[in-house]
Amino acid sequence: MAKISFREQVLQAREDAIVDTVNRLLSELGFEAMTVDTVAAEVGIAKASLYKHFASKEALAAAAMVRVLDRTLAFVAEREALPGESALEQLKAMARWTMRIQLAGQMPALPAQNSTLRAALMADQGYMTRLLELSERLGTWIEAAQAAGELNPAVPADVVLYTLFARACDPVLGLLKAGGSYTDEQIIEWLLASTFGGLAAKA
Amino acid sequence: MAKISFREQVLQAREDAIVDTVNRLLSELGFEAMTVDTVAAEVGIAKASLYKHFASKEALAAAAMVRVLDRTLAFVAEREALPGESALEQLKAMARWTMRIQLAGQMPALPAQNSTLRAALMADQGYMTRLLELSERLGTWIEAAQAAGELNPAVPADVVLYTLFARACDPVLGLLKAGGSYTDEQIIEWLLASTFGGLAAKA
DNA sequence: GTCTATAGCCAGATAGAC
DNA sequence: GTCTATCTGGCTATAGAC
Repeated sequence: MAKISFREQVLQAREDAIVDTVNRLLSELGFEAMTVDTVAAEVGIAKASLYKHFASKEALAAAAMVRVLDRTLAFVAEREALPGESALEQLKAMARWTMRIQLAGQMPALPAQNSTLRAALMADQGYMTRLLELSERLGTWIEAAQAAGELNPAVPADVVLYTLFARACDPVLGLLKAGGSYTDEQIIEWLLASTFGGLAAKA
Repeated sequence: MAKISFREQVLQAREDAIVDTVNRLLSELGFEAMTVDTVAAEVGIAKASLYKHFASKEALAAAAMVRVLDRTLAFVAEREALPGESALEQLKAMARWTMRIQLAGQMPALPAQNSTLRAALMADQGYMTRLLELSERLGTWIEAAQAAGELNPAVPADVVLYTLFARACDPVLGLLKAGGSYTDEQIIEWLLASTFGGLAAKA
């Protein structure tokens, strides 16, 4: 019993290492430019061994996404437990957190349009349930913020939701970071200001 | 003389047809998923003939980008000639225009991260000069708007510039359009409202 | 310049020994 | 489950006839 459990633990650790590497490579290169050979090489195992753990390249990406979603859901649950936070503050905290993940090189960069990957993700139950779960949690915050008059009434709830998801993988972050003139925190605050405050002056 | 000119005209027309097709396919599929075979098939010529006009797949994408930039520069010049427009209105008109292009399926969707394509574009003089030209034109508007107090003082000029470029290929547009519940103009107005007015209420 | 046919390459996935 | 070696398919790009 203990022996089997130990073996499983080792396997789990190896899979964690694989997903770590996939996460980093997806962030650096994106899905297309990331090759399975590179993943195997960086993990330090043979490609065939990789395929014993994950059935396909798409499955690797899905595993990385699932882990990011799990971490995000954990963050949301943590914030929900906080007392006295306005819904708008929760949404801002969420946006700040995802931007930090991205600037840290831990946000998988998936292509907006890729039929095979999109199909695989849609068919992945683990990914889909987490994505829906997160959407519902955020939807609750958005509705609360709307009810409190904290959100721009000219912007519907689903536009707010999609915008938050889009900011999590906004290429503007990478551009500003590549410029090299600013710190990560500066970049995050500016994008927060533009996302929630808008580009235009308050009138 | 007349004969040669006519030939050149025919060639030009064919290249225009090629770039049209490339533009549409880039918009629908993105750079990676678009194959040169598909381009040739849709244009109705052999792949080898395509390579007589354009040296590589990257050159095809560059040509599509150059044409979009030319159209954008023409639009900017048109607006600059208008009297009595505030700089902020110019920037909004610009954003509205690029969003319309994208929703019309005429905005090439290039990957944010792709070494070979990025290198090819950077090396393409026609592309780079137009990109810089456009950046300068927009920079002038941005500075004027800042001087007039029309822009959010918490957002630096280059963040504004990058944000405008990013909105031109914002995946949120495609998501909302795919939802099917809204008209193109609704989508554009909401994204304009969120981009310039922000997600948060005006306080 | 246009075509058919093919070279050359790369990456995802698998076979089979250990 | 791990490895080495290989298969397979698809894609960019070109050769060579007309």
